[in-house]
Amino acid sequence: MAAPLDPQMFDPMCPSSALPFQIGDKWTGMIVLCLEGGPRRFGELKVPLHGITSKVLAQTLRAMERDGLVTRTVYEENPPRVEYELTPLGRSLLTLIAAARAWSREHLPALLQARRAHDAAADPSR
Amino acid sequence: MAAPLDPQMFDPMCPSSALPFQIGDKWTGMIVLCLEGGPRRFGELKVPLHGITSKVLAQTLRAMERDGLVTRTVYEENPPRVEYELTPLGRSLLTLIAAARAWSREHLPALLQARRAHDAAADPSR
DNA sequence: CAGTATCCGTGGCGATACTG
DNA sequence: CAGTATCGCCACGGATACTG
Repeated sequence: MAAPLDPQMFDPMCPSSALPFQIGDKWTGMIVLCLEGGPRRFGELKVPLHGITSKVLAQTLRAMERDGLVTRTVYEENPPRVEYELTPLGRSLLTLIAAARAWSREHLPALLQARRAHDAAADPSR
Repeated sequence: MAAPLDPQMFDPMCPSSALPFQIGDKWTGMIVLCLEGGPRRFGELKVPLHGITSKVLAQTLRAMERDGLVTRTVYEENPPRVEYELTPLGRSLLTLIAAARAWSREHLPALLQARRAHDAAADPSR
């Protein structure tokens, strides 16, 4: 589980923002996926979550900790090291996320096509 | 499918707002459930969606129509009658919603308890 | 009955700067 | 490295009033 996270694990071209559902806050679902393979450090999480700011990542992790989805472990070293790990409860979300991804694979293209068709009918100029 | 919708089908005491996931916008998931049993009229939908305003309901239904989740049928009568019905695509969300509800039944109590415990540890006074 | 029009409060999220 | 502190935008959605 020491393999580094793939910086491209969340393809910027993936229209996931069009999904008709969301896990927790904007980043929660992606964080859960990042932690699937084992504990990860704060800075390690920032890599695939391209563009997330420290503030928002910390904020999201605090909320997840509060809800018992992750544990936060501080190692008294220098420089400091902090690791986040999924709890069994957080891990239980993985099945739900898998279901959501399965739905997307199967139905999201149809949704996007319906949207384009609708928009084209409303404004044929573009 | 002519049976009226149960005004209490969404229990105000149900902590569904604490769910770590959401289907579409705030009301989308509930609307899908309301339409599960067949077509419903605009005013009919407002009953179980206690407190939703006409504006927001119309807005949400427009977005769902755009994404191909529901169809909108106007009957040229007086007074006007408009019916909304799930498309096969919209109906495909039902399995996902069922999965979300199953997760909630099984894990939401643990999440809420973790939250209470965390809050109590942070501020023992309350 | 089935909406539309207008106004507006709140919160989620990002940008930037700073720190033990 | 792993955050916190501030500032601010703006989209979501609620309140109210009006209409074919």
